[in-house]
Amino acid sequence: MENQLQLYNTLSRKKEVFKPIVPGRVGMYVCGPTVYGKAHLGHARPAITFDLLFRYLQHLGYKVRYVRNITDVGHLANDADEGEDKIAKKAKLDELEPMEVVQIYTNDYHKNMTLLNVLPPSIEPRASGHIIEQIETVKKILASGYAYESKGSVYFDVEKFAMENQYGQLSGRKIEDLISNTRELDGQDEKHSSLDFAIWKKAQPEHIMRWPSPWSDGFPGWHLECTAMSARYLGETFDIHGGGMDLMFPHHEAEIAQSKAANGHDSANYWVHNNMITLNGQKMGKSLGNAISLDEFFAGTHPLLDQPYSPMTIRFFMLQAHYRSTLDFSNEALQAAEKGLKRLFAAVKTLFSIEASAQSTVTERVVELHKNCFEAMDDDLNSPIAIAHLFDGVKMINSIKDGKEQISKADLDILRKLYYVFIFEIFGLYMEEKAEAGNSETLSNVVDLLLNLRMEAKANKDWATSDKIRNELTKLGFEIKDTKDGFSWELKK
RNA sequence: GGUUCCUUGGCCGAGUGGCUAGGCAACGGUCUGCAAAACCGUGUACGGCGGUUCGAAUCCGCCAGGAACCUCCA
Repeated sequence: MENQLQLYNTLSRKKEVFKPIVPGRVGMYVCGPTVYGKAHLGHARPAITFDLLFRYLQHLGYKVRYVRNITDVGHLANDADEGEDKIAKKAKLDELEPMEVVQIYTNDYHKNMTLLNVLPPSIEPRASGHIIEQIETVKKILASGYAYESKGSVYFDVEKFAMENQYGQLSGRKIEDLISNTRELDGQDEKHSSLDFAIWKKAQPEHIMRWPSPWSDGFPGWHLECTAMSARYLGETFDIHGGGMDLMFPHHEAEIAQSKAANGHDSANYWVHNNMITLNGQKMGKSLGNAISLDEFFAGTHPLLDQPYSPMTIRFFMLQAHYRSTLDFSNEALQAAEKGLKRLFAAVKTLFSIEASAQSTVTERVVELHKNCFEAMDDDLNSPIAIAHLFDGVKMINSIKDGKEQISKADLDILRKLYYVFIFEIFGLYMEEKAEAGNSETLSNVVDLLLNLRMEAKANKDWATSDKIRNELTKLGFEIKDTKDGFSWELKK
């Protein structure tokens, strides 16, 4: 299959033409959420970024197996802590079973991803469901000599690995710098070096999540699940590995080293990383306490939000920035996205209602537009550029509607297909229907009644009454529009 | 402290050497009884100081400010 798609590969730090291992097929693994809290805006970034890539690859004709995991075990709160992991901690606080916590937040994540129109991955494996695979991976790493057992835990020997292999390529780190820069942490006597990381961790007596293993009752190290599960579902070497930039080091670096140690060769060919969402210039993260949950965005309940923002506003907001740039949250920016999207959708509706002419005055522009949109996407998924081109097209569409330009049937078909494919299939946007006047037919009838009275007042040129009805309704949150043969209205709040 | 990266018009956000993205806001116009909405039109910005070049937002250096990672994080 021929394509011109270029992706920025963090490994090489440049854009590379994408070539899959097996022609026509793509294996993609993306680090999913750790389900110990509500899904927030930060979670939406990689989900939407890789949803865009998933959709675009499929559009190019690839059969894609997209694996995105759920981390429900093993992430230590601190690599050298008392052995209690985040999920267990939360479970005790809430007096819930750990798996109950996992289920609650997994459901929350799924619900929000569905609202954002993020397609479900092909496989969504859970770490807790792949303990056996992880134990087998630990065994393979021990056999290769790059890990050692210490007091029931198993650690990856980073320095030994680095002597014989490349380590730190992804994050641009040098082993010497790492050695000289690591902080001294408590409780590292089990490890030979502070750089070493656990691939199996012995559970303390109070630790709830634990599994038997040849070394101890415990749980897998926090980087291991991705190595084990990607190999299981995509093979030991696969095409694309994605995730947030904050995972580059140490998570992905550890994955690369583990996979090489376990399997003898590199895991992923293309490492793709999305950048962060920032709030007042600072990363939005649960641990920083500045994360706004997606529920809060949709309901507008967070103190920092001026209004609710719909899932499509948020999706469009993210698509208007390149995935490798930080994207700063602000009410102003979100509102700009909301209005822009509304305008784009209005043009799509127009596009499907305009009539074709015998002549076309826009043939060249249609051809250009088509080319430009795909070139933008091929250039490392440059969705903001593609959107800019689509907005250029909006002007053209409106000019056709106004009769300033003409379009032939053939051109119209191309244009309709282009917008349909880009907006709905590749960008994954959908038109959100406003809930009709709070779902009340009665209220709807009352508003119609008032506006019909206003029509009568207008017919009598009783502007005072006419304006009073309109102004009062506007105050109540209705947007009144006069049309050629009457009126239309919608509830804005 | 180390590593990496960023600084674009009122706001957001593309753009890697010449061809002045786009959105929102603002302003002007069309439409309207007046509005609203919609549509059309207008904006020569690139942190500071040097350097390279015929030519730099774009390359190099220095300075200033900011961020991410180095600990769990999307």
